[in-house]
Amino acid sequence: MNYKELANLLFPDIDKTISYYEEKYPKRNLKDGAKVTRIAPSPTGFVHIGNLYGAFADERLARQSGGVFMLRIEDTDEKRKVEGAVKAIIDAFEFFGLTFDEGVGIDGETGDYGPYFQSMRKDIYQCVAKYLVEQGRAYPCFCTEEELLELRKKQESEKITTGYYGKWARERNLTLDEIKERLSRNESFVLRFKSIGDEQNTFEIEDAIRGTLTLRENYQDIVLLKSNGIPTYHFAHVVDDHFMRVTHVVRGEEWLSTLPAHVEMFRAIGWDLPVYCHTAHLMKIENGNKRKLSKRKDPELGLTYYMELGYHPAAVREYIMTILNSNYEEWRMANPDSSYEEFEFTLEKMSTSGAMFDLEKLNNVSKDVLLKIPAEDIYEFLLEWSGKYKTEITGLLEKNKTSVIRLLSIGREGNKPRKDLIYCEQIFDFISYFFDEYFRIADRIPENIDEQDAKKLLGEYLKTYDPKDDQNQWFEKIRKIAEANGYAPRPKDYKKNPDLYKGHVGDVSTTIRIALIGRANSPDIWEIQQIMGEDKVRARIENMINRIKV
RNA sequence: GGCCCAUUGGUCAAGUGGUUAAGACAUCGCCCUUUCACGGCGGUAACAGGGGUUCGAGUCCCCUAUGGGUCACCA
Repeated sequence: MNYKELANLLFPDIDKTISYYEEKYPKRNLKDGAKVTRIAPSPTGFVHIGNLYGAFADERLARQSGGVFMLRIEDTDEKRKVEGAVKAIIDAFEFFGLTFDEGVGIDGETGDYGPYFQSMRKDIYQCVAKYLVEQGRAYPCFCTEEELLELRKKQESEKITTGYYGKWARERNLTLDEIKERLSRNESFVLRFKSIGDEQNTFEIEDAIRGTLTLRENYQDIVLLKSNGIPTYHFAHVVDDHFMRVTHVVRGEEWLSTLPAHVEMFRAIGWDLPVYCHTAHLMKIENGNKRKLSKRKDPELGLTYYMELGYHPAAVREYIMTILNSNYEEWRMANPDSSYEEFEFTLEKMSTSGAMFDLEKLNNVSKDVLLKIPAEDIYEFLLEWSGKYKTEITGLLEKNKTSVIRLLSIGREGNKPRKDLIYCEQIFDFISYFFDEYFRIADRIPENIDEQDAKKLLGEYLKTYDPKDDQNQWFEKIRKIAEANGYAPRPKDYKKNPDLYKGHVGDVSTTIRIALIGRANSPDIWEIQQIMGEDKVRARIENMINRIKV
């Protein structure tokens, strides 16, 4: 077989050689140890928390080492393309603080290693494909889908490994004349890799996360170019990551099974391998079983889910860092005020087994993160969020800016600050009592207090209420009212002698709290009252008195 | 089913042949306290199972089990 002739026959228009591209995309001039990473989503527009997890690893690796972090769009599959997806992807990553040094951007591409859309790189792939044909390592395969299906059935019935390989790879042996004839009939074909691997052999490869992997050699004649001339993921990965001079390929563990094929391709072309970093999947629990996060089955795990609930990007980022590197939490405790960028991220500290995504933990992390954000900023974030996802409250928030900020600030100072705020939806619920439109009596008055007493206590409270009282004066008045009505002025007194009292001052203050905010639990009511102002306070107490029909 | 990867409390996990097997979240109890939080103290709770190797195994090897991934002209 004259491979050279075959190559020219198959790719008559490809006149560039690999060395042309080697020169066009030279080794990057970066300092020693600089890592070049990329994320390479397909343009479905859907980004989920697992993508973010991987992207953070890429970003940290690159930025920490003075390298390059880029965005490449893997749009080799027409069926997966969604309108506006690229912008959605970029926006989502940017929301969580991820920006790119190179590659696809909102206003076009940046960088010298493009194009960064795979669909625009056809010539580059075909050039490498042509080279492989010349070397006798790739060949056209005219098999139809039906023929392939038939082959599979036969292999299944014989209980042998399915696929196109070895003696089953019939069209490996096509003569040049046969190929010419088929081409002249305009038969469509794919370009297959001619594997020289042996299923029985194993080889070792270092994975930066998992250590030494023992894998079987590839022996399948995988498809390099589809019949439309566009490469499969496998071939595109090899070509792009080489010419874009990517040093570290961070990707999910689903690629482990095709790694042998990628390795064989790199070797066949004569290129060095990148450092592979196969991350574990994030899992979820379903019916008691762990399961890979799936974008089809778990739309709630899309990034938009968190954006809609109003999780602060810094909180999501902080949580992801804790599952990304096992020593991050420890570092955080030692460096509570440092930026996550000061943490030294390492691949060795990444988990090799799939972590369950833990919403409880996210919430916990979020509380701590929000505590460090000034109330004014949280207000702005809340406003921005409502503008997108809860427009009906935007007006309220704007009208009551000062009050809202004060409400968000209650008890956040000092060395034992409250951690009430988690995410916007929850935050609004937390302060919603303030707005008459959302205020409602949700809890019952304490069981130690009957309705008649409640009415009386509230009446007396209203009489003595003076917004000018400081917190101590205010509470002393409540103590007096409590005592005068048979309630212990201190909870301890009641505990000691429960028979002497109907209840204690806490029961009285809870009654006032319910009248004011409708709930039995809340931050300090004196502070809330100062924010509400005298009129609103009096109105709510009076309303409660009137509600009680005794 | 073949192949590959994984397996320490409910969850995230430290651990690289000798530890009373860390820590965090959750949970429970107590303390603080006008409620709830916050905070403090304490508790319950784990090396999937079985064989080896070794003076000694969570750590190394083998088998089994379980979970996951993958077996496309999808990525």
